[in-house]
Amino acid sequence: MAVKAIEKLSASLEDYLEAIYHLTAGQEVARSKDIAEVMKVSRASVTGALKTLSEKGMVYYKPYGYATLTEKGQQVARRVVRRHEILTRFFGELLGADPSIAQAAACRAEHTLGLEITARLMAFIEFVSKMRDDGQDITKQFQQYWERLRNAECKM
Amino acid sequence: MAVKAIEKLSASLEDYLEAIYHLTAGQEVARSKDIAEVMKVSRASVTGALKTLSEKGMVYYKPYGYATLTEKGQQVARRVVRRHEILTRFFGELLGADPSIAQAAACRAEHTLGLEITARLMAFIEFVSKMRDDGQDITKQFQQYWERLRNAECKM
DNA sequence: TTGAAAAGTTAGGGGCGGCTAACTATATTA
DNA sequence: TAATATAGTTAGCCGCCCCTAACTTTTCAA
Repeated sequence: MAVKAIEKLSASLEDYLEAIYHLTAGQEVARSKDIAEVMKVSRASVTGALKTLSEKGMVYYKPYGYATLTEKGQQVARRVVRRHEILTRFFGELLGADPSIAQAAACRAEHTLGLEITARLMAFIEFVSKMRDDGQDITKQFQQYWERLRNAECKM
Repeated sequence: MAVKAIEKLSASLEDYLEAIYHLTAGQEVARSKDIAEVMKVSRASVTGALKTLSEKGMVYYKPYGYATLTEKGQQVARRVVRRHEILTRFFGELLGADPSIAQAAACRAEHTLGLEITARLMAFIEFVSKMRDDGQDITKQFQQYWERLRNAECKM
């Protein structure tokens, strides 16, 4: 086929892209050391991942150099970051989970959501936010519902 | 510690438990062949997984015999199945995704959700359902919102 | 400018989870 | 009941992704 479907990356490689994306935001550059630190893996693992990502045309990278995303890499990274943000917002703002819990869950779930679900989730968040503007604060109502649930459980 | 935290299984092993759970529902028994078929893996892989699950005390299993869940295995399986169902309902009923898409997404996401998020998601579904009983059909409203969104996009 | 510290790489190994091919046990049926 | 088909196992392999230890390159400061 002429048009290649968007490169399929493993969850791990997506995480690397995400890390590089964040590190290179604001004119900085992604150094191996920092990627390792952010991702809590060894420097050796980073080297391996950069090699793979470079082969896949996702990052510009030469041994002993720093890493930057290619155009393709940026596209993929942006998608991953977007999914991550959507999930974090959903878990946090909407379901009312602790930021740290929401963040962690988003991290783990972000690689499993397809285009369709991501789009719908995004829309749902927007929808809820629109309803709040119209005086229907679902989030708040759910929060109250949740508290009542919790209290009911505690009394049992 | 005296109380062991609930056994941590890999996503793959959780899938096996889930498959066995469903196969053994309704008095049937889980045969290696069927597990392989349902999960779309080779029979050899099933043998390996059963061995591991048996070591972890999740299934009763002897070579050339069939597999059944232990008490512990059932507990874990039920938890997995519940998460799966919650996600399927959320993606399907609430977000309005196609059943097959909802199902597939749930399959992939189900291993990444912690207790906290699962509980909240469950509650949220109940909450929305309660609101419908009270005449506030969020699902429907969101469906309309989604349709408008889609139409708007098509016109661009 | 040179030598120590920091950063990066390579080599080698391990766990997990899939696979195929070949073998063994069980079931079926002629 | 014997032969064959079916089910299950074993052995060995591969890919992915992590690790540590030892080595090389780069950087920085005395």
